[in-house]
Amino acid sequence: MLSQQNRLKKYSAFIATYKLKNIAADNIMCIYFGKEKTSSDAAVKFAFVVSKKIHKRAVVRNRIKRLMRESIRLILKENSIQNINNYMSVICVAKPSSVNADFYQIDSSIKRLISSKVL
RNA sequence: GAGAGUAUCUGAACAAUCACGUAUAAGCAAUUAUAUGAGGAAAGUCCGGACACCUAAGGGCAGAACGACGGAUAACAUCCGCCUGGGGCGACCCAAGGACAAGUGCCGCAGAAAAGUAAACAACCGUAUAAACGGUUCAGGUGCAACGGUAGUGUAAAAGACUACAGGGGAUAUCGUAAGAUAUCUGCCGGGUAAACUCCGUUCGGGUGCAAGAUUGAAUAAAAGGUUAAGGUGACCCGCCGUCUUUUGAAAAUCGCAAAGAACUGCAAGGUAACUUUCAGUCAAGACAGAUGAUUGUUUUAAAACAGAAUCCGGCUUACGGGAUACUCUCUUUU
RNA sequence: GCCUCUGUAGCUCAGCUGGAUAGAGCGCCUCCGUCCUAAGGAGGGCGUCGCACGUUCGAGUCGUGUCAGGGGUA
Repeated sequence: MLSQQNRLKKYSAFIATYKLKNIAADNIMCIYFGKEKTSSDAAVKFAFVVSKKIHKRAVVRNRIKRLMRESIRLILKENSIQNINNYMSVICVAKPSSVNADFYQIDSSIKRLISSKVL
């Protein structure tokens, strides 16, 4: 789990991020990027969405969410990708093929999508 | 040794690094330290409650649920014991298991006839060719089912008309708290269906469900309508409430709610058992974009099954890996 | 979390209340028709009535359980 300051909580923030339609996607997931940061002080806020349509069982959905969270956590800790600090909010939405993916697939997918994103 | 039956248990452990929820302590604070953090089904939401609110919540009647008998329980459609019926060689398992002899409905096709003490056609017997009349429905045939069954007596031919055997119903006696069991007597023999309407008995019978609801925000708040019959409650009726009714009242926070109860664990006593009681001990997840994770190593043969708490309890049902334990049954072999 | 509804042919539905032939429209296939196609005409159904168990002589229909899908409620 991410620390409190890195979580996206407000319903209005979700709506705002979705409306921008600033998307990067592959066959495992789909990432929505929010507005550009005006000041560099505030932390980036993340959210993770796994729909009930992807899998029926809650255990599988929780597993995907936790793997995505862990990947983001490691990125923030190592500060490996500078690109990520440009945005106010990031939402990761899983796709149905992510059911069979392991941690390394999800991790590489997230790293590729974020680092290749150009403003 | 093999194959079965019943009941119960288990549902990986340890270490390292990084991270999250909650509580406590320290600190102005950032934060740090310590403790602790999913299940046997947390699931389905199928029953039963606790609890909360709705001005008022009373009576009747619809209605709903249950259905052998006795008990357990806060309650239940649950559980225990037992009876009856059915299945299995057996251990054992299964059962919505009241009433069709109160009334009504339904029973296709076939068949004389599907419930009406019933023969139109048909068949058998007699008067003795036939016709007609009288007796009968035994046999034959239909159908899931034919107004009781099998064998005999009897008769022109037949019929519980009579006898024996087994079955059902009823009565009496004994045993059992009871369902019921056993014995004797009795020609009484009335088709099936109530998971058809219905009747009988028992229980419930105002509704909504924690997104219930309370407080802060938030203030003798604002606007509209109504004026003694509109409105509210309610499936419906009676009744009741009644000067008020309706609408708006944001985001957010605290409580409800995580601490303590129909709680869990253990011993003892009572009881066939479910369960109850006394005593001792324990406090053990709790959010609101929603915690319990990731990687690596070691161990066991392998870490793999079903599956993720959302107000809380008691059940039921369904899903499920590899094992372990106890008792019991049948068959085979050896002594 | 709570409350509800629906599963029948490839698709959309009826039949279910009230038990005894599984049907309608569209689509599909074959033939006729036409130089060819379309329209039109004739014929054709292959469905475990979501699944399982029960009640009944007999179940798409009645009862119970279960699975899947949809809708409502802040």
